[in-house]
Amino acid sequence: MPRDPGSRRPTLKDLAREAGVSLASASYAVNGNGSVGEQTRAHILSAAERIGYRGNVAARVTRTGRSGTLALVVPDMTNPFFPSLAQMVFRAGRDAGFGMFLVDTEGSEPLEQKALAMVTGLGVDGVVWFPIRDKDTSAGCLDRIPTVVLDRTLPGYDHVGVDYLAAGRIAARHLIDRGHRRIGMISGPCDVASMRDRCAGAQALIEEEAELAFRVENAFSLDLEPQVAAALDGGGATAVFAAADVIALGAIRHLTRAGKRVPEDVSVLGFDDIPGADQSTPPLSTLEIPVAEIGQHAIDILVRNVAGGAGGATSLVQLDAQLVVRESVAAPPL
Amino acid sequence: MPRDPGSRRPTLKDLAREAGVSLASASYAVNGNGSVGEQTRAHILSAAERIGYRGNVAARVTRTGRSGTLALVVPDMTNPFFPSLAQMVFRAGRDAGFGMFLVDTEGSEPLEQKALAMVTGLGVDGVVWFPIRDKDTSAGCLDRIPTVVLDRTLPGYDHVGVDYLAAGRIAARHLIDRGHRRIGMISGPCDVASMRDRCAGAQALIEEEAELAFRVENAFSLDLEPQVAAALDGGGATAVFAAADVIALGAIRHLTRAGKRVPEDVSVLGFDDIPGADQSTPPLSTLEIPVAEIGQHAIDILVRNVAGGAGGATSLVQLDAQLVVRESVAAPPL
DNA sequence: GTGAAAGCGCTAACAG
DNA sequence: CTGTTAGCGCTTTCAC
Repeated sequence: MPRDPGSRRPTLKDLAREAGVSLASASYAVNGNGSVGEQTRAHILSAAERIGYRGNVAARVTRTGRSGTLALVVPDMTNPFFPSLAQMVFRAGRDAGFGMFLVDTEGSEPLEQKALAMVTGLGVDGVVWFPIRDKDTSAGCLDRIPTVVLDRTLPGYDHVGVDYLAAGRIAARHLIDRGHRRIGMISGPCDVASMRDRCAGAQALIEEEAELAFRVENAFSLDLEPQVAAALDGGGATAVFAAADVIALGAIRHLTRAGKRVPEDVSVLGFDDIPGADQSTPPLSTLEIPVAEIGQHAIDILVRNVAGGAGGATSLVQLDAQLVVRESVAAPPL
Repeated sequence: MPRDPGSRRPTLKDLAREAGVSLASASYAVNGNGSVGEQTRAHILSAAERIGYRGNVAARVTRTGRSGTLALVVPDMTNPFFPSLAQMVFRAGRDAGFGMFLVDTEGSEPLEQKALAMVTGLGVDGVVWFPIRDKDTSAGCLDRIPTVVLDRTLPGYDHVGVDYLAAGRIAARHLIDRGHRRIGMISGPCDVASMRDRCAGAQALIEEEAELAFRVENAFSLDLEPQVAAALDGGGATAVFAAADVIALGAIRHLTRAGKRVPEDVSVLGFDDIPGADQSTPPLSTLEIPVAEIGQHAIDILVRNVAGGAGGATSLVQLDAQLVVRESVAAPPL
C-alpha cells in the first residue's frame, strides 16, 4: 500500500536515532563523503532502508547552495524541435551527474520571467535557457547562477548557437549547385535573429549567383498563408528554400496538391531536420541543427561554471548546421 | 550587465537591514500575509526592489513544506502525444497557482525512480505521474506526497484515465457502421493495459458483428514491421483499426505506396489524435483522448489533496475518448 | 503593528 | 572514526 499520508516523512534525525548514531555520522553515511567506519555505514544504510529515509534536497540546498539539479527552460514543447533538443540536453546533464528538469514558457514573456524565478528560487545549480526571443526577460534573477543561453544571443551570457549565416549559404549553395537559377524563399517569423540570419545568408548567395524568385514569410505551420501559396504557384521558382522544416513540409503538401511533383517539377529544401522530416514523401532534404552537440556544449559550460565558480570570460560557441541530402531536391526540369 | 557572480544573493536578512525593519516584518511584507502597516510594507517592497531581493523557495520549503510547485513526470517527450498532454496539465496547474515543471524518464525504470526521488526531494507539493508501464517504481518515495497517476493504473494512487475498453468499441462500431465486415487490427506494444484495453474493446465488437481479418502488433513507429505490411497487403481487410495514430499514419503511407487509395480502397482509423493527425493525406479519422480534461482533473485532485491533507478515499476518474471523423474512413469498395 | 526567537532538515567545522 | 554544534534562509508563534 503505497499511500501513507499519516506519518511524517523520516528525517536525518530519525535515521540517526534509529541507527543509534549521531546526526553527523548519519549524514556522512548517507551521502558517502566524510569519514565513517565501513561497519557503521552499512548499519546506517540498512536502517535508512528500513525506515525509508529519503533525504531532503531542499534542506541541503539551504545549507550548501547546491541541489545537484539543472533546469532547462524552453519556449514551446509543442514545437517538435524542442523535445529532441531537450532530450539531448537531459542526457548530457545526467551524464554529468545532474538531475534534469524542464519548464515550458509557452512563448509568453511574463511566464518566462516567472519560470526563471521559480527555478532559481528552487535552487538549481544552473540553467540552460532557450529564450523566447533575443530578449532578456530574467529581471536579474539569473545574475548569480550559471546560465547558458541557447540559440538566441543575449549580451553577458554564455551562449551556444549555430552559425545561421553560414548555414543559409550552405542551403543556397546546395540549390545552386544542383543547377537552380530561380530560387524562392519562404522564411519563418523574422522576429528572431536565428531566422533572419538563415535567410540573410541564403539570400546573399542567391542574389550573387542566381536569382531570387520571391521571398515571403509564413508562420510556423503546415498551413500556408495565401500570399505564400500564390508565390509558390506563380513565382516561377524551380526550387524553394523554406527556412523551417514545418514550412517546407507545408510547401511540399501544397505543391503536391496543386499537381506539381517534388522534386521533379520543383525542389524544396528545409531547415532544422525535425523528427519526421525523413518520413515525408519525398523525404525532406534539410539542414540539420546539431542538437546533441549543442546540448553537450551547454552542459560542459555549465559544469565548468558550477564547479569553478565565477570563471573568466563568457563562452561563445558557434556550431555548424549540416546539410542532409534526402530526396526533395533534384536538378531543375529542362 | 546581467552577470554578477561576485556578490552574494540578497537574503531576507539583507532586506530587513536595508529597510531597517525586523526579519518578521520583511517576511510579512514580501509574502503579503501577516500584518504590516501599509507604509512599512511599501517601504520594504521598494527596498526589496532596490537590492534585488528574490526569495528562496528552498528555504521556505524546509520551513513550511510547501514550495508552490507541481511536477509532471512523463515517459517520453519525444512522443508527440506527451507535449500536448504536458501543455494541458501545465495550464491547469498554473491556473491553480502552481509553478509547473516536467521531468522525462525516457522510458527507463531506474531513471523514473530517480526522477520521482528528485522531485519529492526538491519539495514539490504534488506530482502528476504518467508511469512508463503499469508498474510502481516509486519505491515508496511518493508515500507522503499527493500524487495522481495518469493513464496507467497503480493500486493505491489517485488516478485519471480513459475508458479504453469503451473507446475500442466505439472505434469498431464506427467501422462496422460504415459497412465494413472484414476488419484488420494493428495494435501497438501490448505491455501496457491502455493498449491492451483499446484492442480488446475493438476486437470483442468486431468478432461479434463482423470478422477480424488479422491482428498484428507494431512498434510505435511510422515504419511498419514486415508481418504488419504483409497483413495489410494480403489480409483482405477493407478497413483497419490502428490502435495508435503513428501506426495509422504508417499504415496509410504503406498503403498509398502500394498503390491503394485511402479511404476508397481501404479505410484506416487511428487512436490518440496526435498533433498532425489532421494534416495527413487524407486527414486521419481517430479517437481523441481528452487531454485537456485529463489535465484539469489531475490538477483538481491534486489541489484538493494538497489543501485538505490526506483526505478520504482515492479518486478514480475515467474519461471517454471521442470519435473524430475526418476523411480516412469511408464505406468499403463494392 | 512589530520584533525576538525558535526551529525546518541538513551540512561542515571542530573537538574528542 | 564519531559526536557536538553552529548555522543556511526562511516562517511563525508569542510577547511587547
